[in-house]
Amino acid sequence: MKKTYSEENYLKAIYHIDQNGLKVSPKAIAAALDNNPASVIDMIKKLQEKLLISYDKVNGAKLTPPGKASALDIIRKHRLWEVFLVEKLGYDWDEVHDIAEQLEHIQDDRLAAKLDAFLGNPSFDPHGDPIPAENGKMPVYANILLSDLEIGKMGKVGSVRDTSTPFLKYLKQLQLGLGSSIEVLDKLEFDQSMIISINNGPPQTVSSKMTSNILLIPC
Amino acid sequence: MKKTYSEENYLKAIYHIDQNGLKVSPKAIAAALDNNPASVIDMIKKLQEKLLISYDKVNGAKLTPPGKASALDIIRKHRLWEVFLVEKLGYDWDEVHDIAEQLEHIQDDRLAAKLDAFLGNPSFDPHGDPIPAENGKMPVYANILLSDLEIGKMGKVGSVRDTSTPFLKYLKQLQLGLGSSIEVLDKLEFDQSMIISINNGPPQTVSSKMTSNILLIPC
DNA sequence: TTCATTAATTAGGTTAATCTAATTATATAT
DNA sequence: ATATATAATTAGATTAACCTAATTAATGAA
Repeated sequence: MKKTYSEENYLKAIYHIDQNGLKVSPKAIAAALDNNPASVIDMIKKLQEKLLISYDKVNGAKLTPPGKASALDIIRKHRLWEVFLVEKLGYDWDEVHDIAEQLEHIQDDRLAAKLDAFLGNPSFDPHGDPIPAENGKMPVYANILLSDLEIGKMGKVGSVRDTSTPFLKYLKQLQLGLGSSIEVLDKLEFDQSMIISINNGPPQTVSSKMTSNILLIPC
Repeated sequence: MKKTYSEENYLKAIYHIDQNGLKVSPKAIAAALDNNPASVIDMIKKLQEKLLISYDKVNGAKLTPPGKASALDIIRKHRLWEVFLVEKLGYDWDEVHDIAEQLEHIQDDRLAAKLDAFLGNPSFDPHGDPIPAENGKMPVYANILLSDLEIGKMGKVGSVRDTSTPFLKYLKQLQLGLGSSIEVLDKLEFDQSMIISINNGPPQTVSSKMTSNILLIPC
């Protein structure tokens, strides 16, 4: 069953909110899509009728198996296109999100498979996020939130949770990219901010908002 | 000024109809976009207000300079994406039209230039159609309609005017592609059909509809 | 527990792009 | 020139996706 551009964005948003362990409420969806909760209710009804989600006020929205398959398919396409934009066209990793948001909606039965093969079947996108396989299986790897890393420990940046342009620009300014090493020098209890060293550079203070969006491969 | 998906399709259709030397009437646009003349009138008003076209009943629609620039930009992106799909992803030339129809609307200031460079600055798409340069200039080359070729003369297929899937499937069935040689064995006056030999193969009869959609480089 | 706040939902409207049916204008054929 | 056919246009609806404002439900703090 073919889906509209907008339906696909809702499925993706629902998937992401759920992955973050949050309740998928109309308010949360509206925040993710930068629109109005009243609009979200309309779409919830539509997606329910199409059997792509279930919904009740208490539990929020849940993707049905076909709904989840659709969401993963869109995420797969999004991340494959990001690899294309960075690896083949030479964009920086902080420039590709908005373009991939558009490209992910291109409809063709064979496109994702052909793109995947052309790119050499990558497992992770330029932000380190796993690319679902055709069957929806996610490549996994051990990682830990920077905010959970103890004082004195080190890790290598494996992926970032927030892939918005402002956040990635901030990371660029910190000279921090995938594979950069981070050492936790100190944690400030009162606001959960951290003092870290990037690639053995000088100490820098970063907010808890930042540290809760960086995933590390511990070492 | 940003344009909607639909506005872009109208500009493109108007450009193509004009290129074929036809009057760009509401009826002609509706036929090209497979919609209703009443809908076309609405959009004509909108495009006029945005100064992308001029229109009067007698002369039909004409693209203004900014309208033409937009149309060429969309056609440029369409044809670049077609090259990508065939050259890089391994699609056949008769499979890429519908995908390129979607890809041509992806918005990013630098995308066309980067794609162009990645593809090696191609001058023609897989159907032999010229790819406009960034400044709108078209690469040109001498060619002649198969329907205008005299009996006994030969030519090589340089491009096709109709790039619809049914037509391209028909060409594939005839084993006819870009670069194929065609010899005109006979013309039937009563319905303008032709008997031709493709790549020195057996004589085949083709309709005037077919011959008026094949462009040849004469030899 | 009760009041205040926040979230969810309903009701009704808007916009873009489409449609059908009716009308007006133009072109064509006899 | 007049009837007929075709094209252009208007009028009024429809659909998807959104909105604001009002209402109802749930949560949480005193």
